[in-house]
Amino acid sequence: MGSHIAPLASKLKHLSLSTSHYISLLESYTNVRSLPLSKKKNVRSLPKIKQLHAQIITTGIFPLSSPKLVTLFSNLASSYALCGHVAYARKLFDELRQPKLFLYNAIIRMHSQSGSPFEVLKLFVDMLSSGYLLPDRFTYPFVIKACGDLSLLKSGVILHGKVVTGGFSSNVFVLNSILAMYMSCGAVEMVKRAFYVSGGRDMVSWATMISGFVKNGCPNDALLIFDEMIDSGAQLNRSAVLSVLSACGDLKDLSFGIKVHGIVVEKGLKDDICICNALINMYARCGRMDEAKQVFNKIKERDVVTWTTLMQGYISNGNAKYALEFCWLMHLEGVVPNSVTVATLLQASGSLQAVKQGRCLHACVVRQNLLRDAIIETALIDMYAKCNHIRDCFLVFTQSSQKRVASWNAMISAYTHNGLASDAIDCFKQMLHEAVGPDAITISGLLCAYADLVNGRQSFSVHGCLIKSGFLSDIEVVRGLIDIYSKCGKLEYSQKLFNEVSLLCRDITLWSALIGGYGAHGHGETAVLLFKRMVQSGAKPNEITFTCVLDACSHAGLVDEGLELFKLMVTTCQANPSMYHYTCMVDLLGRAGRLQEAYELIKTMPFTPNHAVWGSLMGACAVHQNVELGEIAAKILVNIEPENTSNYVLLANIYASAGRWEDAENLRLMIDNVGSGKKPGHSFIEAKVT
DNA sequence: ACGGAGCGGA
Repeated sequence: MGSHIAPLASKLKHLSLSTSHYISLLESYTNVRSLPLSKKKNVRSLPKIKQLHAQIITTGIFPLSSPKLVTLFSNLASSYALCGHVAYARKLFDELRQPKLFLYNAIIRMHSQSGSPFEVLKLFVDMLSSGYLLPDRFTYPFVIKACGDLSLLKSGVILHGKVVTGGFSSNVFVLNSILAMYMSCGAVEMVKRAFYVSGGRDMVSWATMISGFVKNGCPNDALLIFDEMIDSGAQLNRSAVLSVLSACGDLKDLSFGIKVHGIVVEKGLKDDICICNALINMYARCGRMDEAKQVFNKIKERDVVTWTTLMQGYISNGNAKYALEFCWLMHLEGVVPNSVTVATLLQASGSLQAVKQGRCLHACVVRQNLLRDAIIETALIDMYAKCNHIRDCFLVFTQSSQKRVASWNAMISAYTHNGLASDAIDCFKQMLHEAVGPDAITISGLLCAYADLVNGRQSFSVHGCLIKSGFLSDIEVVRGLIDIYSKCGKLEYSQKLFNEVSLLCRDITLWSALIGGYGAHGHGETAVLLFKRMVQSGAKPNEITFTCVLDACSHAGLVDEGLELFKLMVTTCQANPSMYHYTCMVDLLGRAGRLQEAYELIKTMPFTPNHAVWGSLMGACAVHQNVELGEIAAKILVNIEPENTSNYVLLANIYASAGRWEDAENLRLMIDNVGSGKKPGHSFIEAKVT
């Protein structure tokens, strides 16, 4: 027996009580109720059980001769199991020849709670093959959960069948474990069937469904079933609310979020700090920092999560400066930052390129000895990378005691971010050399580096490695590879990879990578065709997709297609065209010589056009010799960027090509006044000669 | 005698 028992046992021996006394004492314990166990496995009960165990040993009444003693040891084992004392429970259990069902269940539950799903399944198989026991409604939930933990969908389905034939499917505990198992295996369709077939559901069933949908990337289903839950009059459940709010954030569905907020207030859950934090997060992800701040202000006792969530919200909404200011307010309120907070602040420093601030935080990290924390280390590397201090990235990386996958990943993307693609690749090779196994994030980081290199031959060898390693099952990795092939112009390979991805997984970014590839290599028609097919398939194009396809139209001179798509973007898709989209359109119209249309489009822009938009128009004016619009564009451009001499040159070209030599000559003088003027003079002369 | 599910911030 263990070290706890030995001294205790020797003490007891000195008490010199008779064996018969012990036996009578122990017999009273063959009724499990009289065992000193506590249901809430608190520490108090464990010493008592150990003490009793020691007493039993000192009596020397081995081996297990009488049925009463068998019961006694079974009770003892289940008490250990209930306290979560795996070693003793298992030892006693293994010594018993034919454990009763209740002991099996207790041991299975213990392994389930201690996170050993494999052990659970092994015991279940033992139990079945022993032939004298049949699992009951208490056995199934743990075994089914184990299948979920191990993603053993096939076994899960078999167990589901056994549950049905055994007549346990009406038990809500068993049902809920089946729902959770299917969710863990990602079998969304099967879980829907199981849920709608079942009769007796409870709050847990609803919550399991909602959170499962969110985890499986089906936030839409989560919202639908939340509505259903409300309609069915089921009692509102805290975790259902938390999950549905995260679904609203995923979808940026503000109106649903507001509805849930209303329900929260109505049901009196608005003082729950967790729900408030989730509300702040939801509003922040929907881009509504004002509303997020309102929820924040109403909270009486804000915790560290509240503050961190708010900071995170400001960062993701492009206001990283606020995040840093809130740090001081948090400090004043006496809330102590944790490592997540510090990582968030580092992120803010990085996006502001505030390397001084970042160094201060780095110093705090060192003082508080937080460097061992994985998220802190990667956040530091990330921060220095964004500030273009690659040397500091490397220092943090080398000084960290344990080089984890995440650290390597951060280092690889740090190199790529700083335009050092081949260093990123060397870093990856070093990682393999040090026997650190890459994960999907490593690979997609690596693929970004290869995409920068634009090297066709290397792409093939990378592709080969990925096939061998099995990483191609990860959608991110496939996306990276499609991106590489698209950039290299090996479009048939992009297409082939794309075709192999199942319809369900073809998300918008995947389409964008493919469409962008065709567009960039002069296959405008194909890009537009693919875009249409994408819309038909039900994928919702975003700003990036439109950028790709408009770019493609612009390169291939597909004016009408471009206009049509632009209209689609504003009307059907309700996307807000960005500066770049307008630049594309002006470029497109301009190239085709439809200068007046381009000018009209600029006038309708909802924000002030920048140099790129006007520059695009002016370039087109030069090509098509339109002096009138060229002058308009030039005037504005000169205001926006007076020091850029190429604008004057371009205008001079326009004048010269229209035969207005005097104006051209005047401009030449102006260019000389502006400054450097080496190139401008040259092209001016060129324009005049021809 | 014994039991299920879910839970905010990186």
